[in-house]
Amino acid sequence: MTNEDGIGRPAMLRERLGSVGGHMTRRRAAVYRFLRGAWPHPTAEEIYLGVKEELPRISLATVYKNLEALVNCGLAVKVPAGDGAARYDLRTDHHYHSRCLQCGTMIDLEPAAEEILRNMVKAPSGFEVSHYRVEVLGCCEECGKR
Amino acid sequence: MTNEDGIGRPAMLRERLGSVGGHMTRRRAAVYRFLRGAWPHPTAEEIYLGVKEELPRISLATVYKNLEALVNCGLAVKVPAGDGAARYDLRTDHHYHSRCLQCGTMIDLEPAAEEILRNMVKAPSGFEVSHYRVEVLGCCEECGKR
DNA sequence: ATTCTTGCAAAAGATTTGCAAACAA
DNA sequence: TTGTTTGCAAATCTTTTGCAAGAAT
Repeated sequence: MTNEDGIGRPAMLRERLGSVGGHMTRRRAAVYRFLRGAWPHPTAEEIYLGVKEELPRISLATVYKNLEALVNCGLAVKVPAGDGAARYDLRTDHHYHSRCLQCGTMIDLEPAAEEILRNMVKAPSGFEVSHYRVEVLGCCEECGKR
Repeated sequence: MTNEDGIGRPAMLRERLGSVGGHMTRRRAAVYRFLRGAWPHPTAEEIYLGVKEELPRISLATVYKNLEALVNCGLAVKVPAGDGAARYDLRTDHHYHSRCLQCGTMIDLEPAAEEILRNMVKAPSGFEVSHYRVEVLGCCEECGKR
């Protein structure tokens, strides 16, 4: 699906940036490329270290600014981790994550039916629901072996 | 329920502390009392300001340490807010929250059936689920009026 | 030309920590 | 007396920001 609508195409970055008055730069492309090539849900720090191998002079602040740009033009999503560093996800469709309380690794889950949630979890009256956030906390397979 | 099992009793603090080798102090009692008397889900900063009216020389670090002690002996729960300050909750039974994206206010929700969640949201194989976290994000009634 | 982006250093906000003195058990 | 708690300041960690110089449109 990611490829059908063209979101996976490198050119997509340029298009999306253009539509919000953003410029296309070397670092921006590298951040996006890293995100596409790396493991899922890296932190800003991890992205910084990864991109740095290609562009040793890039700064962490620039990575943050570029991640914000990607989020703003709808190419990525920021996933706050509760405690510790947020993670960035190229999957922008609505879905949930499991998170290992030991190592922080996040794994995508298939989206649950919002319908069911809406019936199951009653929002207070007068509260306008924007979206639900579901997280499965626990211990991942790797950490479980210890 | 909170009163039936005695968790609401002031003496509970002393008992619980004793069971984990903790001491009973003036500040600790004040933090606990504030938590019981204040609005639900205050932040550490809010608790600090509140307790300060009674004990003007208390420090923010002490409030943090005492909140940690309360959490450790099972009298309170820390609710990370994703971004911004965590909030503290005397309700230690399993339940969910709604959170206003404007003002950060949290409201208790009745607990949803974990059963349903467990079926709805499939954890990755090898992942040992500790618990689910469900948050309803949106706009609260007050903020909606603006 | 204009507007956006970069790197750097500094600032920010939330929370933790080291330590000597004060306190509870 | 022994172990815990306190206040203070300093440190941590993650993220943001101000700014002058450099790049993209």
